[in-house]
Order: sequence, then C-alpha cells, then structure tokens
Amino acid sequence: MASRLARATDRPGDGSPFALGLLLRRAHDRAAAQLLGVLRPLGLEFRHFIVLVSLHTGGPMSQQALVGAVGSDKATMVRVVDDLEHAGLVTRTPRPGDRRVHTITPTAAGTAVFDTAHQHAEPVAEHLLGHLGSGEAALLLDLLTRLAFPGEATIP
Amino acid sequence: MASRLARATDRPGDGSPFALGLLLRRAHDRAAAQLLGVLRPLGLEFRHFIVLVSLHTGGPMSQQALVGAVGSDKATMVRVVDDLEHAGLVTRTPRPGDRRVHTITPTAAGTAVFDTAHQHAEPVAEHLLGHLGSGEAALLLDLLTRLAFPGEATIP
DNA sequence: TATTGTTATACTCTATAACTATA
DNA sequence: TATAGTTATAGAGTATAACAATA
Repeated sequence: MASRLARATDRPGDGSPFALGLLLRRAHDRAAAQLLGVLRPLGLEFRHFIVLVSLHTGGPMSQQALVGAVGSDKATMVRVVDDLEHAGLVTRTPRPGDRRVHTITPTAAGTAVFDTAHQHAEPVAEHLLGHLGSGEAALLLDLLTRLAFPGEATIP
Repeated sequence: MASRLARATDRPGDGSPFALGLLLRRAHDRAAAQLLGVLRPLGLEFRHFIVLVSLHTGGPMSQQALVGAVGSDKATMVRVVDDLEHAGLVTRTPRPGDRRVHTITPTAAGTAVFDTAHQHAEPVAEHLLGHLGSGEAALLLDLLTRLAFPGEATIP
C-alpha cells in the first residue's frame, strides 16, 4: 500500500512534512551567502559576528558566558576571541576578585566594524526581501520569530 | 556620529538588517534538529536523504546528475552513494552505450525507507508549526518559497 | 575539589588532485 | 582529448581530553 503522504521535493510546491525544513534550509543558505558576503570584506566570519552580537546585546561577559550565549564550546571560543583580540575588536581583561575569569569587551574599533557591517547589510536585506511586499516582509519576520522562539510572546 | 540602524540581536524583536538571516538560521536549526531526529533511526543523514529526494523527484540519474541536483562534488557523492548502496537503498547499474556512467536507482527498500521517514516526520512537522494557525502555516510556507526560489512563480 | 581558560589531539566533513576506464 | 567515476590526500572546522591557574 502506497503512503498517503506527499513526498519531499527539492522544488517549489512541496507539500510533504519535510517542506518546512527544506525551505528553511534553502532560504537560509541564500540569505547567509549574501550576508556573509557583507562580513567577509570586514574580516569577519559568522562565528566572530555572532560573538559581537552577543557582546552588544548582553554587554561585556566572560568567555564561558559567551559559550552559553552562542551555543559553542570553550575551546572553540578561545580561538574566536583570539581572532577578535588580534584584530583589535575586543579586549580580554581579568575580572577583579576572580582572576580565572576574563571579561571580553568590544573596543571602539569593534563597535565601529559592527556598525559598518549593519550599514553594508541594509541594501542586501532589502534585496533579499525585494520579492515581498512591505507588509509581507514584516509578516514573514513575525512568523519566523514565532518559529525560532517557541513559547516566547511575539514582540508587538 | 552613531549609526541610525538598529543593531543585530540574538533575541526576538531584532529590527536590524541581519534579522532575517539570524531568524532563518535559528528556525532552520530548530527544524533540522527535529527532522534529523526522524532520519537518524532510519540510518539516514541529511546528505543521504537529499539524494533520495532528488531520485524520487527526478527519477534515476547518474552520479554526475546527482552532484548537480544537490550541489555537492563528485568525490563526496561517491561516498554517499556507497552508503546508500551498502544499505540496499539504491543500485548502481552501468548505462548501456556508455559504461562510464552509473545510473543510480532507488530500490524498493529505498523507497520504503523514504516513505517511512515521511510518516515519522508528519507529527514532527505538525509540532513545529503548532504555534501557528493553519492559515499562518500555509502563508509561511508560501513566503519562504518565494524567498528560497526567487524569480519562480509561486505555486497556486 | 571545582571552575576558567588554554593547549594538544583527534575526528568529521569537505574539497582538491591524481588515477582508471571508457568514450 | 575529454568525461564518469574512484581513490588518495589534504584542509577546515569542531569536538574531546589533558593541563595550568585560580578559587
């Protein structure tokens, strides 16, 4: 007996239970390729960028805290922070009272690069969403937010 | 002078030009983790699954054609087809008239595993989209399709 | 003894290049 | 010579484990 379910396809119109995953993968790959193209000339890979995101969102924090924030491991974080430190984008400073802990803080140059990335990403984001109406873009971001943050109330 | 642009955040409510990319990444990672959990007990990794998808969408084809379909390289494809062949899910048969080419064809077992994956993925997909209304789920899939397949008309 | 960070090591995956067999 | 497939090798990235310093 044949299955009642539609089979997954790598084409538009997939009605299978894998459609969401395949579409998210394809849409992400496309968006990521373009946005990484913005970061690359600035000397940033995604792993560096996401650390800057965490630092600018949560403020200066330890490497261990960064590991929790970005879902990495401490050995990898050492290298990422090394890269950022050597590029002059963050500083390591021992925490007074517990010298095991190094507080990672963005430098002025780090924040400047971070802001420049945003300026360069603006037209890229507009181009990515160019096929959608303005209301549709906001709707997509809302639906994705509810998918990415289940159980959290949507920002009004 | 400070930038006028909102800065990227790893939290809901991000209004930055990186928001779409970060949300797609997070939503994909969540969906992928759950859907790969469906494939793993069947002995399939994503690279095997996407080859089965291509074969069931485009019919039997050469390894070279599979490379084009999934965006891989021929050395990697050899190993993926090796795995599928050893598991009895596909066959390699020389093409009559050009014995350089091996036609890859899903076996009955290959199609059965493919269909079983769909059956197991059904409740997972429902759970992933559970926070959305039924109309919203269809809308999200439509918007993602237009993002993932720019320039192609949306399926009605 | 437990924890932060570092270093060393191993492992996975992919990409590159060399090789074979057919054409 | 050109192509399909295979094999061998190397590279990037990550994860695991041992280590040093501090608590």
